[in-house]
Amino acid sequence: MYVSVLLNNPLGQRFTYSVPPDCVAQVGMRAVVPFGKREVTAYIVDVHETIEVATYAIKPIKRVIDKEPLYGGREIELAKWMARFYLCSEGEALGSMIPSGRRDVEPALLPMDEDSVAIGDHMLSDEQQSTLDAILASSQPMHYLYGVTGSGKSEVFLRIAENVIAKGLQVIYLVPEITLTHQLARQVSKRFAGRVAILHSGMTPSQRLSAWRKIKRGEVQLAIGARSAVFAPFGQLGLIIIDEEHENSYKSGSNPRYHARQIAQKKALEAGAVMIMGSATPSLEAHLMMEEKKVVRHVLSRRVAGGVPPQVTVVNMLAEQRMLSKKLMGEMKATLAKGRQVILFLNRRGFSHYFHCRSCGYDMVCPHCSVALTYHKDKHRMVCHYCGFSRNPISVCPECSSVDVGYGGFGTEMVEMEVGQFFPQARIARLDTDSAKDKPMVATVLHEFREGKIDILLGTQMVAKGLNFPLVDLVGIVLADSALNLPDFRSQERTFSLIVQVSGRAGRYNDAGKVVVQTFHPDNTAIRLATNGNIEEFYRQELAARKETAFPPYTRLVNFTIRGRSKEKTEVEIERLSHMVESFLHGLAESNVPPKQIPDILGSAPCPLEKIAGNWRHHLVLRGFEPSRVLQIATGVYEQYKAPSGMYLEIDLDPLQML
DNA sequence: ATGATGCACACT
DNA sequence: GTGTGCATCATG
Repeated sequence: MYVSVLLNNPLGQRFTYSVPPDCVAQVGMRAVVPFGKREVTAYIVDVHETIEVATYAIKPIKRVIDKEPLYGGREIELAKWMARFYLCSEGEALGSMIPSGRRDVEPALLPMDEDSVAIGDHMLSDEQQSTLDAILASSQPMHYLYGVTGSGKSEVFLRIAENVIAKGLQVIYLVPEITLTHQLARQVSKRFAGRVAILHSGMTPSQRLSAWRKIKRGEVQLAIGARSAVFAPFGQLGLIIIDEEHENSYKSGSNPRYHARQIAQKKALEAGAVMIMGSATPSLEAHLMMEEKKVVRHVLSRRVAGGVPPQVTVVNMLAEQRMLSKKLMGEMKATLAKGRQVILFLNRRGFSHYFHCRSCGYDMVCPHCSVALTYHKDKHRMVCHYCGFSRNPISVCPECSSVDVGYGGFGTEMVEMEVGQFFPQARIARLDTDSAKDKPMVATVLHEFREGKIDILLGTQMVAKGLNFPLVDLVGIVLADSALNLPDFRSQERTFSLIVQVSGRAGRYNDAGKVVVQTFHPDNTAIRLATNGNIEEFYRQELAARKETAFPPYTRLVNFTIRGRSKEKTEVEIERLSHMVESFLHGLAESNVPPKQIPDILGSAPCPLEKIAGNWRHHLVLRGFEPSRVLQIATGVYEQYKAPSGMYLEIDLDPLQML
């Protein structure tokens, strides 16, 4: 008996092993195999009685890990497709789908909050009902619930899920990668008691494995989880839901840099399943698909709980002395006086975010990264947010010994201090990745905030998404500009969706919701349209701009990054890569491909973050109107380019970030 | 990816 | 003579 296996390494090759007589090996099981001098996990993808005459020695499997198959032909085929589409090996693709756990471990039961708002049995609004009817009656495979925060998208998702499950089919429910996914997961588990598997990033590999097995065995009908839950190996898939479709966490940040939306589309098509996405701020990609009628749009325009949209005020910070404007302070005071709660949002951790010498212009940057160090007051250290390097703060310039130096910019820690000074009697909590390392602490803070034991919640991204707190009347965006200055064609889109999403946290259950947006760019279009609630106009303008400048979703990009210890060699390699791409492009031109179809090199330059954790980085961005041509070039590079030792090429198809 | 091998060069 | 960086090769 012999098996062909895939290994989670970049070799695009299958390997053959023999199976000892007492050993049961089937397709879909993992095995431990000797590979060179090491033992590695192998994915069995084929079993056969005989082999061709081998030119190499065949080693036996050490042992089989699983008693029953974890994956099947469908997953192997998907891995094949991913390998071609995302430019990786089939083994790497399969490796990204399957949990790495070894033993079955039951996931800890989610603590059941009694106070969580049940999405149970209330009546559907007219809007929800007609949307539900329309989707159930439709023969179209792709739908979008395009609706304001609080318009009851989840309830519609769940009704459709119930319907699909009643037909004997299965459901994948994708949610963004955030700590707060629990809230929804808990509600879904309650509603579909005993029929749900949760695949959450907070679970251990063994817990994920046991959830995965339940799915594979057909013991559950619904899988809910973040990005990788899209791979849930159901046999009779009927529906894939993508909640908050615009979220960047649906795109993998490492090796197979897949997008869950693309995988979902592929899987739904293959299974004949329906796909439903939802957001108040769709990605421009999704918005265009709606315009082109590839996706059916269902608008939910009203809040289920009634009430009006929050009242939004924009404050021009140029005219302000402090980091909290007079307007925001006044609203905070009024809100607290009513016994209601405040959320303050700032997308920047730490106390201050740079150290600058006014005599010689010295800036304190990380020795391993091209990033300024951030001062953290509670640790009393200067910290690099990219590699974690830290050092003691200083008060004298290390270059010219001048004492005319200063710390500039502000982060959540400084806002916390300032708020504490102005509202000494208020109970304040801060939530960011610094405080989030302590998971029980986060749960406690969120619980206490919900109970009204905290008055002001201050935080980064973490407080922006998916949270529903009934007592919150005021949301303050301390600085809306954080994304605007980044060299990225998506900066407007990010700024826009952030403001709309964060604003949605205010007054979800009453009419008193207020939002204060602080900015140095009150005239910026994204900020203006987000604060006016002029959602459609933003999409109209931004899509026109993308078309005009030939950026996605009208074109497709590939980002090639070369990384290595030596600055000079990285430059040499990007040059070599550049020549290779150019010769491919010439090849297309010579074989009479129409010029419109030939991709172009957008630029080959140091990455905006030129050095991270000691690695120098250069990138080349390829762009084209014809997706197949862009993929053709990328495939050519993937197959032909060989990086010298110690240097690495990363290929990112449809990149979301190019830093 | 990762580890082994062989070769050029530098330095006790 | 031994060590260090690197290019090259093999992995079943």
